[in-house]
Amino acid sequence: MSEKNNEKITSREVDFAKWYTDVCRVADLVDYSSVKGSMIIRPYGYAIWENIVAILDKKFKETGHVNVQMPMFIPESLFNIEKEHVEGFAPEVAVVTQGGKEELEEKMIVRPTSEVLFCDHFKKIIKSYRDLPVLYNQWCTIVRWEKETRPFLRSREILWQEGHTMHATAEEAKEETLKMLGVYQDLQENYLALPVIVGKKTEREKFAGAEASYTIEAMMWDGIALQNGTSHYFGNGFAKAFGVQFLNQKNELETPYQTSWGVTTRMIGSIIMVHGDDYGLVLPPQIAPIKVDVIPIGDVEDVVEKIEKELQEKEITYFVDRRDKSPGFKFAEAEVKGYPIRLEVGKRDLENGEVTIVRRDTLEKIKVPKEEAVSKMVELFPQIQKDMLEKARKRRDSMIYEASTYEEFLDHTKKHNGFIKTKWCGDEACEVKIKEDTTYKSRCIIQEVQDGHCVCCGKDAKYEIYFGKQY
RNA sequence: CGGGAAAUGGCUCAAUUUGGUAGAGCACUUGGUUUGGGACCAAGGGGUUGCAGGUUCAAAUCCUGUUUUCCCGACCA
Repeated sequence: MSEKNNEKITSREVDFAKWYTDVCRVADLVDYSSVKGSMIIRPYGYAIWENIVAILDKKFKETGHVNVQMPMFIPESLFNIEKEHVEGFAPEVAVVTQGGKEELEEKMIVRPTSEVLFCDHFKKIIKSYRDLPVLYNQWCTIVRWEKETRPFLRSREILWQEGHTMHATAEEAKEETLKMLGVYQDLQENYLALPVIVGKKTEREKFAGAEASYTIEAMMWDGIALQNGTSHYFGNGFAKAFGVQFLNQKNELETPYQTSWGVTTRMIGSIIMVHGDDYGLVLPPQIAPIKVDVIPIGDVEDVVEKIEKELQEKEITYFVDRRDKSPGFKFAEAEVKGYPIRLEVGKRDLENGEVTIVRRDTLEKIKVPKEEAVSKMVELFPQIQKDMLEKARKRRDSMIYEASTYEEFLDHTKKHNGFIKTKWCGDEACEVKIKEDTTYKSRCIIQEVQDGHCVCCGKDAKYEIYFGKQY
């Protein structure tokens, strides 16, 4: 990287947090607004989100869901109906007290999540078992008045998707909860190339008002965990509180069972922090807004036009960088933006009938005959996608440490960041003690176990569990 | 919300200590020469110093408040 460049990226080794914000800014993903924690997602960043939306929305519809748009405001009285939910969100809600010049008779909560709005609506539209299941999703923004904010990772206005469903039986609702968790896992591993750990939140960490919360946990380059998605099973607690009922086939009143699930633009933060390097962003081909950056060097327009035509035919998104800038400048920018492949079309190579393909993930340069450039790239995209996932998985796995005693546990927390895989008795006191001693929080429960001892108190273990620091 | 640092054209910074009305590099515009790892020459445009108030003949500079950003905690997708 040139010293001349005014848009420098701090090295990951020097200051990872600075590196992250540098990449966000230099790659034109976001800009700050004048309101704390309200970020501007710029066209290049938004294009990544649009690709994620396209993939997910298709999957939601394939699994029978329909999109709706609910109001942004929740009357305070409605918000207050479910007690645990209120207590969970009270510290971070934004409230509107005035409309026009008049004080509002009832305060309006700006939705921090829409469970209560959906329940209030479900009460009206669900009458019979024939109305079930209701499988709704909405793409929207929500507001949570966070104290510490960072681009994509934590903002006050959050761009996300929230699914809300109602089912006749608990079994069906539980199945839905896990099914959508599976959709998220598929998205993250097969499209975003993010290896994730999927599990259940502890009682202490679960969503306010839920019976069970499931989570998708990713590990950033620096060993700090990031929760990349959640799916909740509500039982019928909310439905009861809101009086949602339906008549079953025996003409008896029953209360339906509920789920909700969501992912946010935070996943873009994960992509940056898992795949990025000191040169900038590295995007997996599956979600890269521009897959190929074509850089002409010298007068090679005729060859470039042929390649362009072929890219269009194959429906590969591309950008031909015809700007009057030096090749070196364009190479550097291609790296900052993380285009999966850059294609150098230069006079010197063309004397041998060749062009140069450069993989962003490995920076490997591959010379191919110019006629084979596009077919070679078509071949490379799945390979890059696969390699990125594997590389991330190896790094993630190298940061999973096992601990069977508390000494080992403490030792790990002192030596390095990462996940600590261990066993736990299920007692909240142990979870709290660990957090107080180490700042490590429980990330997720992987499975129930019959053997072994709690890493903290030494009693019989009930769960295999991951602990970690989080963003 | 506690503890710390910072805020000067788009970016990085200088001028702040010793108040005197803002300067450089990069970026940008125009013309020309260039083009295989962040090109060169020339000519230009752009800021009243985060915001509000105070002290002073005079404030980027001193004082108070406030907002935003970054770091460390607590809280959280």
